[in-house]
Amino acid sequence: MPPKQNASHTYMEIVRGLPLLEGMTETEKSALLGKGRIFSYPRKTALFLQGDAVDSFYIICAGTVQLVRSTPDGHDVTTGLFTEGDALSEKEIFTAADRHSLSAMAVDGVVVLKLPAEALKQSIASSEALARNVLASLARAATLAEREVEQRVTMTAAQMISCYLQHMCVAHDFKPEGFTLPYKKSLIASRLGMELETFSRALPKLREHGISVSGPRVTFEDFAAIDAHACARCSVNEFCTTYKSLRGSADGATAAL
Amino acid sequence: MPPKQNASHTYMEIVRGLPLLEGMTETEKSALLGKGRIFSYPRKTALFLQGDAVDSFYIICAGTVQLVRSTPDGHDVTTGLFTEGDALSEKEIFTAADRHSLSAMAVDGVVVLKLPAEALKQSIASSEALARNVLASLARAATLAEREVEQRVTMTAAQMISCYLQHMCVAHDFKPEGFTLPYKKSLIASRLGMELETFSRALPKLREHGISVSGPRVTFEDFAAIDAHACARCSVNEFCTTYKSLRGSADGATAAL
DNA sequence: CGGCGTATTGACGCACCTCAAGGTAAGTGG
DNA sequence: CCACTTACCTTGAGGTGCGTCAATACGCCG
Repeated sequence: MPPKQNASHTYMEIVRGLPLLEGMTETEKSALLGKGRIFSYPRKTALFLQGDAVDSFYIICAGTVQLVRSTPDGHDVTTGLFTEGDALSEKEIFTAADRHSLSAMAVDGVVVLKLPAEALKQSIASSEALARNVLASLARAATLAEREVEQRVTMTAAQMISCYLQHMCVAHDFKPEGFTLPYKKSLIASRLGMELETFSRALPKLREHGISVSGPRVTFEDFAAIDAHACARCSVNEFCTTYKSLRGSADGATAAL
Repeated sequence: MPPKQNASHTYMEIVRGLPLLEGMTETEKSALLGKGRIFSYPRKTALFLQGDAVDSFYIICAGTVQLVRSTPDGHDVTTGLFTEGDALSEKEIFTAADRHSLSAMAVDGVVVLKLPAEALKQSIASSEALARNVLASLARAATLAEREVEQRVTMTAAQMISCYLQHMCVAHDFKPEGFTLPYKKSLIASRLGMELETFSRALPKLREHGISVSGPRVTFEDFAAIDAHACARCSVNEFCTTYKSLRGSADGATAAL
C-alpha cells in the first residue's frame, strides 16, 4: 500500500522549527528539507518493515509511530513510541546498517517528512550545527536506552508504570492534576515490555503510591508518595525536577481534595 | 587515590591506530591526542564516580573498565564492560550532561588516554572524519542498548548467557573450540543483569543447547543447537555470520568428539 | 593449617507470564 | 431501538523463572 502524498506546507513549517535543526541557517535548512517530501500513513500501515532497505530519514509531523520487533515465536516487542517532532531511523543510517531490524507502524494517522538518507549525511558534512544536534540526539537515545535496561532490572512493574506516566506527563505537557492516556493501555504495556494483564493489575497498586488511574484517566495525587515509590530509583525523571516548584501548590491541592 | 601517570609511548601508538580515529590526518590526530595524557588505574579504583563532573573523554589502552550504577537500595548494576580500544563517556559529553550518572571502575589494572572533553568537541568540529566516526560509534551504542532491552524482555537467562558467550567469542577473537572466560563469573552475571546464582544454575542447562562450560572453560560444541536456542532470537549475533563458514568444519569436529 | 574470595547447590517466595473467563463500550445491521 | 459483533480491558487461577537467604565446596595465599 503506497503512502498518500500530501501537499501541505504547514508541516514544513513545523519541521523548520524543530530543535534538531536548531542553529542551521535558513539556506541550510532549505537545502536539506527541499530534498524531502511529506507522506501520510493511515492507521496500522507500515512506514517500513523489518528487512527493508535503510534509505530514508523520517521526521514525524503528526501522529504516533510504534517501533516493533517481531520475534520468531510470534511475540511483539515495542521498542519505542514516537510522536510529532521525533526523528526515525537516525541510528540505522549512521550505523551503516543496510536493512531495518525493526518495523515502524503507524499507530494512528501519521504524517512524516521523508528525506533520503544521503541528503542527511551530506547536510551533516556541511552544517556543523546539524552535526552537533544529531550527535546530541544519538547520545541522548543511547543514554535513554541504557537507563531502560537498568530499570527493567531494578524496578517492579508498578514502578516502571509510575516512571512512564511521569515521563509522559512531562513530555506531552499534561497537567499532573489529571490527564487522559494518549495511547491504548495495551500499547503502553507493550512499550514497557510487560503483558497487558500485568499492566492492568499494577494500576490499582499505584493508588497506594500517589497515582490514581481509573479508565484512561490519570491523576497524580501525592507527590511525596510518588517520589518515594519511583523517583528515587528512576534516574531519568524530569518529572521530579520539572514539578519541584509545583509541588508546594500541588500538596496544597491534595490537602484540599 | 590519585591515578599514577605513565610516560609510556607505545600506548599512544595503539590509540593512533583505533577505528575511532580512522580517516583523520596525522596532524589532526596529533592535535587531538597531544592534549591528552596517559593515566593508569590499579584494580578496584575509580576512573570517575557517579556525581563527578563530566570533563574528560577516555580511550582505554589496556585492562577492563566496568560501568556501574549503585541504586539507593544498595544494588549494583553493571551497565557495560569496556576493554582495550573502547571509548568512555562519549555519551555524557554529547548529551551535555554535566555530571556522571554512573561510576567507572577498573576491573583490573587499567591504562587510559584521558582527553579534555573540550578537546574532543573541538576536533569534531574541525575533522569531518572524526565526526563521522563518533556518530557511528554513538549510533552503534544506541542500537546495542536497545537490543539489550529487547533481550531482557524476550529471552531467558540461559539464552542471554548463550548470546553473550557468542558475542564475547567474536569480540575477543577467541577460538569457538574452547576458550577461557576473561572475567570472573560474578562480573559477567552482573553485566547480564542477573544474580550470580542464576548465572551459575543456567550454565549446566547450556550443555543441552550446544555450549559446555566447566569452570572458566567454555566450548561451543553444537552449532546447530546453539542456533536453535539463542541465535534465532538474538538479532545482534555476529557469531552466526562470523562462523557460518566455520560451521561445516565445526560440525565435523563435533561428530569427531 | 586457617582465612578469604569465589563459585555451586538447595529451599523458598514473589513477580510476572499464560490461559481462560467475564465485562465494558463502541460500532453495525436489521 | 435493540440484538449482535468487535475491540479493549479486567479479573481469576495456576505455572515458572528468577531473586533471596543460607549452607557448602573450591582455590589461593599468608
